[in-house]
Amino acid sequence: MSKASPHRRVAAEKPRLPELPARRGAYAVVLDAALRLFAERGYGGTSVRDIATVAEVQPATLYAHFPSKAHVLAELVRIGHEVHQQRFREALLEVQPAPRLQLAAMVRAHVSMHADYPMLAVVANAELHALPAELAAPALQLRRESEQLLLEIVERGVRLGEFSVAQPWLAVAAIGSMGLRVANWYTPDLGMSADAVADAYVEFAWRIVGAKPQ
Amino acid sequence: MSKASPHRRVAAEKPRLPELPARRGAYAVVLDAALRLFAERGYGGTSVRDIATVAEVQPATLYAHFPSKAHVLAELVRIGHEVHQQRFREALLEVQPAPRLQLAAMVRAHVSMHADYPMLAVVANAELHALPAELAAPALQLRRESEQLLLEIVERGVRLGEFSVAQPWLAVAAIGSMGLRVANWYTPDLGMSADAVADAYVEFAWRIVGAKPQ
DNA sequence: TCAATGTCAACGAACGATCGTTTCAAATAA
DNA sequence: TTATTTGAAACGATCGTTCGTTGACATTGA
Repeated sequence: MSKASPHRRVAAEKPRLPELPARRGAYAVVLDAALRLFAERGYGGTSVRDIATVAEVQPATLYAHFPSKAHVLAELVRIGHEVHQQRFREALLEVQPAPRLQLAAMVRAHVSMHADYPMLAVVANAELHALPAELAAPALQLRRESEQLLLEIVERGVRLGEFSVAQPWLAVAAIGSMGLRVANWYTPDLGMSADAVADAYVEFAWRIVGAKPQ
Repeated sequence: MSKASPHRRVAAEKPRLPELPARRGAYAVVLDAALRLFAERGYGGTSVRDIATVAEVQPATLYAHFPSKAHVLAELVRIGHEVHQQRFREALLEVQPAPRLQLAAMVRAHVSMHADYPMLAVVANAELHALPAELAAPALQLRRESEQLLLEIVERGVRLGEFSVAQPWLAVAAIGSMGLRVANWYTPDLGMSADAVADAYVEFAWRIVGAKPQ
């Protein structure tokens, strides 16, 4: 399949990857091309030849750097989850132990990651199911840990009387969901900074968990 | 590609379609099989032979009822959006003109549709991009109308002093997003009714828009 | 200094398998 | 009968992947 879809799955135009070791040569251009194509057409809708064409490389060259097409996706999924986890870690390390501030830091990290790396986020989220189990396992593990962490923050907030929400796990699901989707529509062209979107979503998250005014 | 992914994109196990005219014979079993497979593996990850195998039919039989594989997806997308629009219409017809109640009715319709027809919702949302433009256009139109309707309700609520939210369109995006994702995790096995989930999400929506206590 | 050698990423071509789709005859329903 | 639906087989195209080779370049020995 080689045709582009006219209704885009990601608003962002350019693939964006964080700085990497080995960000030179065919490895890098293949990863960039795969990121753009997987985000726009999905894993199953993208052929190795499509990737090679966009990367301006021969199909065989891809196999000099990756064992298979699935491993290209696995690498993108790994990078995406690593960036996400890194932002979570930094957010937690720098924040005061008040649930209200912890929740804000996590939501800000979550949302701004999806706005800063929309294609990476879309691929890591929407194409995870295309990976064989053993390649998907690490990402699924990170995902569970992040969700658990957020749940513990909300539950602690309820226990301390700072939050008021009937089913904390449902609130966590809702907060996570609204952040995920940012990757699909955010682009700097909207005239809104990623930080501004994050600010708005922090306020939404506070409201969802019924955070008392500081 | 014929292998099943172990990490599911939809928690629900069985495909579910609303009552249809012509819900008999090969047309129906093909549509059911395609719904299940597109939801689990995506459009690009599903072959016509996969569909025919699950439907216990020959590949050629599919072409006696659909002009192409894309038209099978288009029909599922059409049905999904029709169900969604129908619930929206009913919700609006039966509700009092108070913004608070209008928002509740819309969110309830949105969420319960995604819980009642999770596979249909996932396919209509996640695989829309795989359709050629002319087949996707009607769905995109309905989508824009629904979003616009929700935005008008929130803006009216703000104008009447019943809601308090800085950027109504961001609130609408957040509310829509959290509802969408319900299709990915909801299953009756959770021991929670679709109505109960809808109730919780109505409360979240009220909080997001800063609805004054009735 | 300069040819000979070793290394390795990239290449063009091709593999068998599977893709979406078509043909057409047999079976079935009216 | 006639009209419709199904089945087995096959079409050319494209799939993911592999093959054997090329060419650029660093290292070597004289």
